[in-house]
Parts: sequence; C-alpha cells; structure tokens
Amino acid sequence: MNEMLGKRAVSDHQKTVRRQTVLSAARELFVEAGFFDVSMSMIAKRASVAKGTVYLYYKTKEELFLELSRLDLEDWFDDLMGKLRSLPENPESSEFVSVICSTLEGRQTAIRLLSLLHLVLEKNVSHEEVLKFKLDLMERSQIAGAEIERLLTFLKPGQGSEFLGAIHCQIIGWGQMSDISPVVNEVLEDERVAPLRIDFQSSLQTSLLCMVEGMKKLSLHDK
Amino acid sequence: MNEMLGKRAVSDHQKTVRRQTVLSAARELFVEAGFFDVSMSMIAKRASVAKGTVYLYYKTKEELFLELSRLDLEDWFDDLMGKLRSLPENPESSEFVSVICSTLEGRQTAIRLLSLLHLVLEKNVSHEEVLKFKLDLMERSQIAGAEIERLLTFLKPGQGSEFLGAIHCQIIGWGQMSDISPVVNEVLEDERVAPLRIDFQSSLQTSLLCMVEGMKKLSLHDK
Amino acid sequence: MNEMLGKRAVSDHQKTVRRQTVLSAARELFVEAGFFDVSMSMIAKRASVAKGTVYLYYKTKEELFLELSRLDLEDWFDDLMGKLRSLPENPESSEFVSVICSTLEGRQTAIRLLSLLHLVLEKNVSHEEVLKFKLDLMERSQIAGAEIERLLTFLKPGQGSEFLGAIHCQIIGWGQMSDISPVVNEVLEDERVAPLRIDFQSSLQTSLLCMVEGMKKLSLHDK
Amino acid sequence: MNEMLGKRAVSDHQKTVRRQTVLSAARELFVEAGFFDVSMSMIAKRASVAKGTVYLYYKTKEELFLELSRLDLEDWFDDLMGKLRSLPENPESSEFVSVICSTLEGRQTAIRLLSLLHLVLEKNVSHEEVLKFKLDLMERSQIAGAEIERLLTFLKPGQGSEFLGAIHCQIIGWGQMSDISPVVNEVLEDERVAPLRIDFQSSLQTSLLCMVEGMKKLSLHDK
DNA sequence: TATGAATGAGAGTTCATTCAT
DNA sequence: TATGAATGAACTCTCATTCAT
Repeated sequence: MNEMLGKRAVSDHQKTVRRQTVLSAARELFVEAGFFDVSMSMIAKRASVAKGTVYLYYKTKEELFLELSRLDLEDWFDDLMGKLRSLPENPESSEFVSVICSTLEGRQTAIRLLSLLHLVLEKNVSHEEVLKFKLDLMERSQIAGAEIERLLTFLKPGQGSEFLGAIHCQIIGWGQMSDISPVVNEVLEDERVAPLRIDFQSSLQTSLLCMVEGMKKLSLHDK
Repeated sequence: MNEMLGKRAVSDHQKTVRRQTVLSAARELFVEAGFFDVSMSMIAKRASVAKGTVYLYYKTKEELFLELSRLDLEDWFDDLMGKLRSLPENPESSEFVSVICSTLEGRQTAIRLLSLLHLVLEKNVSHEEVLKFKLDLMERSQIAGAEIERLLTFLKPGQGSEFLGAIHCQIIGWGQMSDISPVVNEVLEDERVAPLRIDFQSSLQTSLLCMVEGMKKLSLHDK
Repeated sequence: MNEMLGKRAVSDHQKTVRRQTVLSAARELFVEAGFFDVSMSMIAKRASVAKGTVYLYYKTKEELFLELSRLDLEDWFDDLMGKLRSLPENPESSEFVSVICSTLEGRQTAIRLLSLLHLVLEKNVSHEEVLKFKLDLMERSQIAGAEIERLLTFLKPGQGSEFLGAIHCQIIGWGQMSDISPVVNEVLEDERVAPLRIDFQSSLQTSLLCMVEGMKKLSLHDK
Repeated sequence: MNEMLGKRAVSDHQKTVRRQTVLSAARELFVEAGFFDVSMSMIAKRASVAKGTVYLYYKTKEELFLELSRLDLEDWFDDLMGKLRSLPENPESSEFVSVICSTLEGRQTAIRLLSLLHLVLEKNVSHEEVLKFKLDLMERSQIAGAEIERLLTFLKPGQGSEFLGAIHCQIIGWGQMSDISPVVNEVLEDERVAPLRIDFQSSLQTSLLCMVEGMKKLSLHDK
C-alpha cells in the first residue's frame, strides 16, 4: 500500500506502474512525432527516468512499441467485443459495419501502430516477445471471430476470424492512405488530385460494407 | 550516338540513362535488403557513381525511392490496363478479380514500395515531387477506373477509381501482413498461431471477390 | 554448522565461502570470455547472488580480479615451491627450467591474469588492496627466491628473486604473444607469417634456459 | 604543391597527411591518458576533424591504434637496424645489449602500444589489417634477425629472429611491470615492497645480457 | 547482510547530406 | 557534371556503480 513511485519499483505492482509510465511517455511522443522521430532518450526524459531504466524494462525500442501495440490492440478488442455483444443476431450490414468503425474512432494511435507493426516493430525483437504478441492476438481474434459468426449467421466457421483479418488489412491500408505527411497534405489541397484525399472512417465503412454484403451473397450462392 | 557512360551526361538522353542506372541499383538493393538497410553509399557504389552524383539526380533518399515507386506503379498500371482491356464486358467476378491479382504476381518490389509510400517515402520530399507523383497516379487511376467501369456495368461513375483505391488499400494491408520478418516467420511455424499466416494472393483474391460481389449487390439495391 | 548458503553470511566462515562463490563464478567466466567481456552482472548471476552482493565483497571489478590473481599466483607459488624443494642442489639447467615450466602447465587463467595485472587490475583499486597484493607477492617471491638460490649455488643473494622477476616478465610477454584473438589465429594460418606463431611452453623454456646458462656464466666471470 | 590542409584531402599525399594528423592526435592523447581513457571523440576533437572523419580513415578504434603501433614499431626497427649496422662483428655482449636498449630510450609510447597489441588491438580489426601488420612485422623482423646473426656469429640461422622474439617478449613484460598506475606508485614507496620496483632499462639490460651469454654458451656446447 | 532497480554518462559507429575541388 | 572527403548530429545500447528497500 502507499506505494509511491518516483523511487524504486520493488513490488510487481510498482514495476507494472513503471512500465506504464514508460509506455505512456512513449505513447505521448508517438502521437506527437511518430516512431522514427522518437528516440529512446526522449522517451526516458519524458518518463522522468534514466535512459538505462527504459532498457531495464524493454530490451529494444521495437519491443517497447510492440507492447504498446499489444495493449492498444487489446483495448480495441475489448471495445469491439463489448459493442458486438450488444448487437442482435443478423443486424443490418450497415449497422454492423458502423459499429465496427465506431470502435476505431479516436484510435489514431492504435491505427498507426498497426501500420508499423509488420514493417518495423516485428524486427529487432526476440522470438519470445513476438510469440507472446501473436498468441495474444490469436486468442482475441478467435473470440471476436466467434462473436462475428454469431451475429452474421450466414458465415461458416472460421470466416469470422477471416473477416477480422480483412478488417486488420484495411485498417492498415486506409490508415496509411489517410495518415499523410504535411507535404502531402499541402499537395492534396490541389483540386486536381482531390480524389486522392482519403477519409479513414468513410473509406473503411464503404469497403467493409461491400465486403459484408459480398460475403453474404457468396454464402447464399454456395448452398 | 556513342554516348558513353562513365563520363559526363550532357544530353537529356544521357541524363535519363544515368537516372536509370541509379534507379536500377536502388531497386536491386531494395529487393535484397529493404529500404532502411540500404544506404545511399551502397546505391552509389552499386551504380558505379559517386555518392554526390546520386544527389545530383535525387535530392533525398526518399525522392529516389518515390521515383522508383512511381515507375513500378506505372508499370503495374500498364499491365493492368492491358489485361483489363482484353476482358469482355461484365466478366465473371471471379475472373475479373483473378485478372487483377495476376497482375500483381512477381511484383513483390512494387508491393513493398507501396507499403513504404505513405509511411516514409512521402516525407522528406519536396512539394513538387509529391505533386508530380500524385498527378501521375491520378491520371492512371482515372484511366484504369474508367476501364473498370466499362467492365463492371453496374458501377456508377467514379466508383471505378474508388474500387482502385480499395485495391490500393488492400495491396498495402495484405502486403504488409504477408511480408514478414525472419523472427515472425519462425514464430508462425508454431501451430497455435497458424491462422495468422497470410498468403498475399489468396487473401487478396478472396477479399476482392467479396467486394466486387458486394458492390454489385448494393448497386442493384439502389435502383 | 549447518551454515546454509543463500541466506545471510554472518560468521567469518560464511563470508569466506561467499567470497569464494563469487570468485569461482568470476574465474569461470574469465576463462570463457576474458576480462573485458565479462560484466559484474554476469558474475553475480553465475554466483547466484545479487549484483549488490558482489559489491559488498569487492569494491570494484578490478579488486575482484586482483584477488583472483592473488589466489591463482599463490597457488602457483605453492606448486613451484613444492617442485623446487624436491630438486637436488645444482640441477641440470634444463631440468631446472623444465620444472619451472611444468608448474605453468594448465595455468592458462593465472597467465592471463598476470597479463592484465599491470595494465588494468592495478587501477581503480584502493591503496590498501594493492599493498596487500604486493606484500603477499613479496613474501612468496622472497621465499621462492631463496629456494632458487639454494638450488643454483652460483647465484648471489637477491638474484633468486631477480630471476623470479624475469620469469614473471616472460610469463607476461610470452603469455600475451601466444594468447591470440580469433582474427590473429586466422591470420597466422598464412604460411608467410608462420614464424610469428608462438608456443608458450617452448618459448618460455628456451629463453629461460638461456637466461640460466647466462647467469651461471656471468657469475663465474665475476669471481 | 602548396597543398594546404584544413580543407579537403583529395590527393593521396593530402590523405596521408590527414591520416597523420589523426594519428598524431591519437598518439598525444595516448601518451596523456592511455588507450582505454581515450575516446574516438577526443581524438577527433584533438585532430580538429569531425568524428565521422576519423572513421573515414580508420574503421575502428583498434585499427587506428594498430596503425599507430605499426608506425612506431617501424620507426624503432629503423633505429635498431641503423645502430646494429654500425656495430662490428662479435661485439661485446654488454655493448650489443646496450645498443639494443638504447634504441628503446624515449620510446615509452611504442612500449606501451606493444603491451596493448595482443591484448586489445588485435581484436575488432579486420583480417586484412592484421595481416598487413603481421607481414610488415615479419619482414622487418627477418631483416633485423639476419643482422643480429651477422653480429653474433655463434647464432645459427633463424636464431636472430628468435632472439628478436625474446626481446619483444621482454619489452612487453618489463614494460608492463615498470609502467605502473598512480596507486601502485604510491604503494611501491613502501620500503617493504621496494624490490618490486622495476626499472625498465636496467631490467631489460640485465636479462638480455644473460640471454645473449646463455645463447653463446649453449651454441658452443652444441658443437 | 542482501537485494536489484536505477542511474546516466558515454561508448563506438552510421549515414544522409553538403560542398570544395 | 562529377567526385568523394567531410560533416556532426543522432543513433541504440552498455555497464560499473549506487542506494533505497
């Protein structure tokens, strides 16, 4: 009790708190500057610990951000599960998709992290850490997949997870296409390239809706 | 004629050749080692020019790879257009999708570049260069979009380009999900995470098929 | 009795045992990886104690290895004394030298430590510790020196110790010249530099033999 | 001509000069602080170049000091050869040895480098660089060995080089034993450990003299 | 006495970019 | 136009040592 931080983290609880301090600092900086322009020194400084301390909790920069990704993804999954469970069986496709998209509102960080995941975060990390990440992802993806199959009754077993994979894919894709650099932002003000302006939410919504409808149609065909 | 390389590139033709020499070197190295692990020195060495010469043609590393992306995308668009044009109106969805996917076979480099495009290549580049890139993309995307609308008669004007955007999105997404690091490769040998193994072609094919079917269905509804 | 390790070392005996545990760990790791590539963390881990505990017994890394050197040297001196005492007066020079060299067989660790002694171990150590080391060395060196003077009757008082100094010198010298890094090992496979390959035992034997013969000759001259 | 430094070193000559600038800075700092306490930053600063420039000329810190060693050794060899050549055949042993020792006067730096050579400098260096060093050493050592054989006519072919090896060994040994740290210096003021005070020149002289005499005697025996 | 979390300066090294030649 | 020497900030990561617990 009364475990003040600022000094040594001895108990497991305190250590967890320390990790979170570091993670929060990393998240803040990531929001402000992205992955490449944030250094471990900056994270340490922001977390008010020494650089070495950060390396005490995370062996590499990538490992730190991998944990950040995992937590953000878990959080999203929880949110998603909560909202899916409150839906009735066989909802309107558009409502179903809206619900999914609504869980991504305000999750800029998670979306960005997902984009970095395969490209950089899963390098320079130990087998062990990656496995932990993947197992966690698997588990949640299967639970959510099952829930999706409960809702969309036309889906065959396994297709719930598959659909989640497609969502994952499109979060990455639309995420990157919509999350543009300052230069690109400027350029896109040019009316000639206006159609290249991408709005994450509406793009995702539209394409997911198509997919759901398509899946439904293809399922009926099969029978 | 008789424009020997190795000396000064005075004529425009010679300059173009120089650029191509550099680009080829960059492409080769990119295939071998990716963007981050390839340095400008390595590119210069491989192209048998001095480091400074590379900077004579490309102001930054990103600009170089942006041009590489543009060329690879143009090439892909040409391929795509050729194949689309040879299709009859209202083809089978599955055939239509197959044709699209077939244009991506052996285009590992382009797919990887697309993944880097928004994340890194469109930073540290001049307004001018980005605009050039975007205009080029726009033009081809509109031509291809029109062709798609010709084939899929149920599409409304503009939906051809939109669909191309969705393809772009999924190339990035599935591309990243399937293009994994050695560690991840190892981890995915574990049967417990087997469902996370992604095959680019089949994933893309499946989800595009759904989308096309979905678009078709939604179009009919509207009427 | 029943002084379990793993808990607190209260009695002097227990403390000695702790020191030895730490020393053994350090020796093992030193054999495996040398001084520079062994960290205090590794030593602590190997000794199954906390890092802080190591510092409870040794104020610095150098102090730890200085004690290690002292013990290994003491051990060698004991061995040497034992063997010298069993020799008859005025032995054959070659036999005398052989005996000395034989005491160094299997003493790779001591030889290596001797090489580090002056260069690194006698820095970052307290006056007190160095004095202890030197006094210990002095005492043994005088006893051994006297024994050598007993054997080599042509030696004048003090020359026994002096000869020991020369042995010390050559252990360092040949030790370093023969204890080569992997790269050098590779390089020395080249026949052109074959003469630079050094065998510790034979080099030491040869040069010590010369010295003994030389000392003998010079002594006779003096008279 | 008129190749001012301070700017770019373009010609080979200028580059050599640059290398020497860096080397000189390194040598100065080495004299002042030794190998371990001198950093590449310090060397760069002292040489008035950027840190990266140092790495342009030397791939690693060890490579830099290896070249320093080579040059210092070459210089010593030249000195030695010059002095040996001016000696008559079969000189007095004491004079022969004196001449050798005299070549080492004022060569503190070379002696120290020799001590570090096997312990640290021949690590973290490329095969190529080590080979270059060794070949250079070989060549000079053979020339000097031949000269020694000319002087000491009782030596058999090859024994000249061998003797040089023994000198090398003793330079390392006595060098380290005499080149003591401040703490040790203090400790050695204690009269009880007075005999452990080592004077490089006299120790080397004495032991080399013994060796020469011993070699002479052993040669005659053989016949 | 024992612990191990925390420190933080500093290491060596890289590399995109510049610019004198 | 072409060169490649020079830059120097920035990088990740280490580790002997301290000290609150």
